Amino acid sequence: MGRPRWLNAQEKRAWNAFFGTYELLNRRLDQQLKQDSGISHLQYVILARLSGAPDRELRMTELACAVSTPKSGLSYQIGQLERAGLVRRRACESDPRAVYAVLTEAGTALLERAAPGHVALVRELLIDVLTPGQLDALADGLGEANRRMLADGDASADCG
Amino acid sequence: MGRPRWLNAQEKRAWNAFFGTYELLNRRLDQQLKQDSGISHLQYVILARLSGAPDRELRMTELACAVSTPKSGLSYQIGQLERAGLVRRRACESDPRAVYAVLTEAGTALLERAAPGHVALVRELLIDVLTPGQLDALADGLGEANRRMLADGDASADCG
DNA sequence: CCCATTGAGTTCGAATTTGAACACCGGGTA
DNA sequence: TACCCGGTGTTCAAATTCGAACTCAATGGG
Repeated sequence: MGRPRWLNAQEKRAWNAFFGTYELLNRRLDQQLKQDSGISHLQYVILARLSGAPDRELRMTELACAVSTPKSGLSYQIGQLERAGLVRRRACESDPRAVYAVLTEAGTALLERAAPGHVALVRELLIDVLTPGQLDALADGLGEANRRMLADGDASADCG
Repeated sequence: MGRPRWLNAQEKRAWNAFFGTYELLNRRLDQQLKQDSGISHLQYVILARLSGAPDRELRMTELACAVSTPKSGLSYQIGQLERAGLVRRRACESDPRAVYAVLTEAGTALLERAAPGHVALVRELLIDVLTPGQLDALADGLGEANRRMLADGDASADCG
């Protein structure tokens, strides 16, 4: 535990690139989605997750974990999506405590309209900029970092 | 411009890992910094940038660009940091429109106290999880994506 | 049976974020 | 000089975010 091991130049470059890219990219995606489809990026991610789930529905906690967001924030966003008619809440028969978020027809339709432009921008700004090797490195390296953070549960208020 | 080119499995893995890692990591860093030093992660980044600048000061617009945040948000945060005595605003003699944010002694001191723990967590959760090759890929690939987004100025409200 | 404990989801209040609108000032141009 | 423009930074209102506190049930000792 001696003196702190500061980041060297390369590590700093990686760190800054990681954060800068996220900030800029997220804002750009947000702007495009709001402009084109009237939803935020987070809302898009929520709809997309639901769309990929069996019966297009997920429990609140699972969904919160899937989108890496605190429960309270998800609750708020599901409220917004519900007001917009894109998602419906459904109580679980077997467990009275559980609530499912269900993608509606309107939600599915909006997602299908929004997806092409969104994916195109994701490609343009990130995916197609990277070499195949860099893509692997992101998937593997960041995937591992992600897993570890999820694993040591204590520290993550959300997820189960 | 035909049908949309959806992301393949590997691309999806990279994309999800990228976003998930950022979300979890940012929250963890925020918690630690608030706990240990009473500042947010964004505030830490601001102080750190100032600390690395000549005379420990930067113009508002430069700083906004450096931390990839909109001008209005930076203005607010500098206000907070000023109230806390960690940063001071200084008018520019030559250009009356310009404002410099200057790191104070107290700001420098707090940064020095906060840095070791912060860097240690950054290492633990991200840097030390990655192989050297993966680090290079992040620095190069994301660095390039970052540069491109900054370059096509129109779309980024901040930065100049 | 009773009550503490745990887990799911919501609600709450305070802080933050955001783009748009605004105020300010110098530089060019008639 | 008078006037409009472009760039800088702040202010504004609305939406969002976050953790903590809360509600409601089921669980499990004692």
